[in-house]
Amino acid sequence: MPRSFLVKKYFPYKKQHNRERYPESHTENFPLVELPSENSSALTCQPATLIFSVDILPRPHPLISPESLPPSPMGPLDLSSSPSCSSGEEEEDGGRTSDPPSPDTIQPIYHCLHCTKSYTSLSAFSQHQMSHQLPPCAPETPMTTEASARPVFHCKHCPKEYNSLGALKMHIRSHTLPCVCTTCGKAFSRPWLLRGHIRTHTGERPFACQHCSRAFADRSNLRAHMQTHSEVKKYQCGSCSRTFSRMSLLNKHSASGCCPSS
DNA sequence: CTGGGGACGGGGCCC
DNA sequence: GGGGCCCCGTCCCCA
Repeated sequence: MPRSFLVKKYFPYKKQHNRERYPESHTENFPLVELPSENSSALTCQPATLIFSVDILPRPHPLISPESLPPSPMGPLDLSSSPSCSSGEEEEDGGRTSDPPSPDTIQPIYHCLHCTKSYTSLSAFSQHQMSHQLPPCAPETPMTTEASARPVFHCKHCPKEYNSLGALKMHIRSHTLPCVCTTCGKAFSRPWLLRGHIRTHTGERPFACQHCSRAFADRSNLRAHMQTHSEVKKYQCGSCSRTFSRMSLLNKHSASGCCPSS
């Protein structure tokens, strides 16, 4: 089951070929947008019960009592402060990263799921929740109700949701692109992506084919190449049993009408 | 049109 | 929890 392409639906800009994005600031080519203008935080808590103007918060399950969710558990997540992959001189990244709101703009608003009341004070909200007789339930000790009681972390830049903060933070890097190539300025979400990219500048090809003299800068490309040495390719047409080295080739094959029945 | 290469992205897993 | 790596995948280009 593909694991990544689903995401692409949320990133139409990715259709843009990278070479077309190289020339200048990747950031201008990275439409992080459709963000509510009044809130530049990277994340929002889509709240059935709570609304926080902070970067990261778990979206609470309706059954999770808000007192388990501090208004600002870690403060705004400053992703720009995550280990910078750029080697210097990119200190001021021109707002490439999602600028977290200044702390003084953070004001939690507690909305009760069970009625229309809202509170700016956690204690007042907690007090109010008691009136609804909600049992306490911390995110790490989710209630065992049918609906998953796991906290959901919601990315503000896109519709993606994660059940762990780490996964979300990793995902957010794909929006903030903290790893910058000092040669061409292209930005990447992860250091190893940057390293792979740097090989395109250096010409380093550490992944050699055992069957021929070819070498590749990218392991995935080597793997795809290895398919060309195989008599029977990895991807097989369900109708004509023809095999292909790449899924994309099989898809083309299917789209070309080889398999009218399918 | 097809096959292959280049570049890159994302989630999951492991340390 | 964070970083590195792996695997799987896409997109584009070109021969």
